[in-house]
Amino acid sequence: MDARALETLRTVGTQGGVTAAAAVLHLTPSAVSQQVALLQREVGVPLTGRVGRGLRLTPAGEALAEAAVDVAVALERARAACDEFLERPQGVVRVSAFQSGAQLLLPALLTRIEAIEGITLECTDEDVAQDDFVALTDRMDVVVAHRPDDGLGWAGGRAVRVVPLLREPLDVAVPHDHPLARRTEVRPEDLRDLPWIAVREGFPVATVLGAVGARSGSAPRIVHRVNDFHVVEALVEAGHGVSLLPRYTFGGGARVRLVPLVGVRAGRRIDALLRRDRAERLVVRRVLDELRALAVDIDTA
Amino acid sequence: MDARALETLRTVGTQGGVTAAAAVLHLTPSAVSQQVALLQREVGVPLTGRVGRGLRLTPAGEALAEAAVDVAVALERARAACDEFLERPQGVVRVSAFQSGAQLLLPALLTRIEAIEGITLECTDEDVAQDDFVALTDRMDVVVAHRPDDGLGWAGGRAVRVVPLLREPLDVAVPHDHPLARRTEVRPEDLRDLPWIAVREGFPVATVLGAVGARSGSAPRIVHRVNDFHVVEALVEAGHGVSLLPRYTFGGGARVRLVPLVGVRAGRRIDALLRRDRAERLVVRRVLDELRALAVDIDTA
DNA sequence: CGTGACGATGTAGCGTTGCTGCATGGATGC
DNA sequence: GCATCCATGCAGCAACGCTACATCGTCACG
Repeated sequence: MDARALETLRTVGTQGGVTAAAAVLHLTPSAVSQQVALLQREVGVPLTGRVGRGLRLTPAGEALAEAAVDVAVALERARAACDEFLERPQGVVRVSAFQSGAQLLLPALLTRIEAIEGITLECTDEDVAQDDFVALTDRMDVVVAHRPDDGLGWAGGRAVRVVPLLREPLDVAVPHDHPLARRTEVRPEDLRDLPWIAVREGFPVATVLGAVGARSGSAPRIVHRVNDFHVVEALVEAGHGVSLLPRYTFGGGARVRLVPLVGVRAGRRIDALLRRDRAERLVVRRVLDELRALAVDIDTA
Repeated sequence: MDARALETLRTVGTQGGVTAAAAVLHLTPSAVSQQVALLQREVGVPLTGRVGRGLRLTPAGEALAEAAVDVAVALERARAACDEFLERPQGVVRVSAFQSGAQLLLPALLTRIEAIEGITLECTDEDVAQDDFVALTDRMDVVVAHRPDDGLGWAGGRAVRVVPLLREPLDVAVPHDHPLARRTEVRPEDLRDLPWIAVREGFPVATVLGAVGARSGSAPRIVHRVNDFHVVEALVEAGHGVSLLPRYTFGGGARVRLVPLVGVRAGRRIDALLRRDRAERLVVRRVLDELRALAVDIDTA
C-alpha cells in the first residue's frame, strides 16, 4: 500500500476528478488513473465510480481516503520528529490568500518571516468562490480564506484544520460628500433605496448584503457586481453607488468614507485553512504562529 | 519520505544492525544501507552511528523509528478500512510459538481457523532466548511467547502489543516410583538436594527454578540443562532427575507424575506479542480473537 | 601483535517501476 | 449530431532501487 497512491486517491476525492487531481499533483491524468487502478487492484474493492463523464469515490474509496489522511499526518509527524533535532525550522511554505486578505496580512507576515533564517514564503493571491477555498489546501500549505460572520464553517471535514484569525467588520462606504458621510454610524433603515455595488454571487461576504437588506425591509438595489475592493472604492468615490468594505483592509482614500453599520451583524471572519498533514510540518506551524500573532495585532490595534 | 524506508529504519533499530534487518526484510545489506542513507540525506540529521563494527540508531533515528510506527499503523488501518467492505477477512497470518506453546495451542488454533474461509495460517515453532521474542515480531504477525510468572513485561516499548493468553502453573515432575509421586502437593523444602533438570540459561522460565531454590534455602543442584520438555520428560522418567514442567502442556505419560508445587509462585505466563501495525490487520485481529478464546478454554478446563 | 572473520558501505550493472504522450471510448451539451 | 471534455489503455522511455562485488574498519583469536 503506497502512501503516494493514497495521497493521489485523496486528491482525486477532494478535487473531484482525475484531471483536476493531476493538475494539483503535477502529473498527467494518465498517471493518476494508473495509480488509482493499481491501488484498486491491491485492495480488491472498487474505489471509484463513473458519474457522467466524471468520477467519484465509492464509499470504500471515501473510507480509504479518510484513512489516507492519517497516513499523511503520520508521515509529516515523522518528518517533524527529525526536524526537532535540527537547530531551526527550515523549508518553503506556500501561502495563499484572497485579494484583500493578502493586502492586509501578507506584507507584515513576510517581514516577520524574513527575520527568521531558513524559512521561505511563497505567496499567492487566489480569488475563488466561497466553496473553493478548501480545495486550495491541496496546492497550498496555508490558505487564508474569509466567510460571512454569520455563516457556517468550512466543509472540509476531518482533513482540514481551521484556524480563526480575526473578525473584520464591514462598514458602509460612501463618497466623502454623501449625506451619510458625516454620520458616526448608520442603521440598515438608512440604506434603503441606495444603489449598491456588491461582489459576484457565490463569493465570500456576498450574503452579508442580503442580510442587511432583509433587516432594512427591502431588497438592496444592486447596480454593479465587482469583486476587487479597489475597483469598488473607485466606483464609490466616483459616486456610482455605495458598498460594504472591510474596515481594516480599506486603504483610506480621503474621498471615500467608511461609516460603521449598527443594528445588523455585518462582518467577515478571516480564517487560515490547512490540511491536517501540512499542519504537522514544523515550518508551517511556525508561519501559522506568526500569522495568528499578526492577526491579534490587527484586531487589537 | 518513503514509508518503506521508514519501515527499514525501524527494522534496523529493532534487529540491531543492517545485516539482521536485511535478513528480516528479504533484502541485501547493501539495499538496507542505501535506504537508510537516502532517508538520512532527506532529513538532514544523522540517523545511525557506528558502534564497534555494528551500528545503532542515534536519538534522532530513534525518534524517527518511533514515528515510523504510527505510519505503519496508519497504513495498515487504511488497508483494514477497505477490508471492511469485503465480505470476509482473508489473507495469510504468520504465527510463531515456542515449542511447548505450539504444542498446546497451534493444533486447536488451526482447526478453529480452518473453519473460516479465506484465512491461511503459516505456523512456525521458534525456540529463542527470553530477550529475543520481541525481535521475532518483525518476521511474524503473532508471536506466542512465555515468561516467568513473576517476571517483568516485555521490552518492546510502544511498538509491540502484548496480549495475555493464559497463566500455566509449573509442576514438579518426578518418576512414578519416586517418594514424592504419591503426594498431592510438595513444598520447596521437600525438594532440597534433589538432582534438577533445568532449561538453558537465558531461556524462559529458567529463573523460576532459582526462585524455588531461594525459597527452599539452598541453591538447586542442576545436573542437566535441556530445553525440550519431551526430552526432559524422558530423562525424568528414566530417573535422571526431577524437573519443572508446565501443567497443561505435559502429555501425561504414565511413568511421570506432576505434583503441584505450593509455597512458591511457580508458573509461566503465555502472551501473544505482535507489532502494533500488524495488529491493525483484520485477519490478524480475527486470528488473535480465536487464540484468546482458545486460551480461555484451556484455562477454565 | 598480526591474521581472519564479520559487518557496514560504496560502485557498477541491471531489472522493474512509474512516468509521459498519444489514441480510444463514453457521456454531455449546444 | 457534432464538438467537447474526461477517464483510461497502451507503447516507449527514464529513473529508481535492487543485487553482486569490492573495500574499509573493527573485533576476536592465536
